[in-house]
Amino acid sequence: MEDLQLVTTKFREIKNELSNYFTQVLPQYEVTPIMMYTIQFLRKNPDSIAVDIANEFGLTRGAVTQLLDKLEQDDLVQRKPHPVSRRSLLIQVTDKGTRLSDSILNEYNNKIERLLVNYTAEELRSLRLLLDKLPI
Amino acid sequence: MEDLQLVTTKFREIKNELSNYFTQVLPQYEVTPIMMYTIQFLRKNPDSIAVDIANEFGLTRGAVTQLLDKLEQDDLVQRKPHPVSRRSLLIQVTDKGTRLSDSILNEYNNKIERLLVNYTAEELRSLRLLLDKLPI
DNA sequence: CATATACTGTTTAGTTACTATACAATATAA
DNA sequence: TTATATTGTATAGTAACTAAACAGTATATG
Repeated sequence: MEDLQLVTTKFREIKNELSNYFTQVLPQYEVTPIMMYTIQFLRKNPDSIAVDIANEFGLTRGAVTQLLDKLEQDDLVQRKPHPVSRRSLLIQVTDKGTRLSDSILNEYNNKIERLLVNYTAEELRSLRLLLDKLPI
Repeated sequence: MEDLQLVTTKFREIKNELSNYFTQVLPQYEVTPIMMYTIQFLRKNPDSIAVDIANEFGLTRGAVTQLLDKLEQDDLVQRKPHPVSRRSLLIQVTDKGTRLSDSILNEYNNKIERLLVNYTAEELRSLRLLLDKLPI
């Protein structure tokens, strides 16, 4: 089989393996994928309002209201009045939310790193340089 | 940052990109992720019974009953009497199910291959050889 | 062999995470 | 000023799941 197809297949296998890791890690922290993605999005985009979350994940505003209810109940985010618009809410990640997403990302990364234990430093460098060419 | 961390991050990015592709492709074919995974599993494991699907995906037997109801209603799989055990059901993928999962995999692969269009033949070969060292 | 135990699949009631819709409050455009 | 759009919420309904109970069948054990 040609290399293009083999790399494509290997990418699918990486995706599947990492999806499994992700779904293994999250329940230990009593958090759902969408909750984790939301916290990550809010950390990257700190001035977001609820409708930004809806747009990012293709959810209705109603679904986001309920998602934020759950996140706020678990003290992972807080709704704050928006400094400019009184109809918007500024959504902020709490310290607990920050610590939680750090822990999860850390454990997730550790799992991924176990895939790479048998690579030499030189192989890792080559792999890094090649993967840097990806348009993502 | 060291190469190990950079490769780990890139693997996460690949997983996220491919997860997005996957969730983009499926709705066009009116099929859910678990339906697609089940068909793929049954094609790899042709003599499976319902409880095998439950074990593979961590579902209850009741959930599998309903999943198979849906798959059978869409003519993607068929429940057949088991040749040996009268309490089991042999689950077979139909021709329609086979064609559907081929189409989806094909479109999914095409999306992944677009990530690789800028690689030279030589780079693809190097990447393939490096990825072959992964324990997956 | 007989019967207790385990396995397989289904049904049903309840849960969770979503949508669609309607609504209220606020902001923007005409 | 007033019509229109935006933002968030509430509510009813849906899809995909679990837990539990059940029926039928297979297996283990005395």
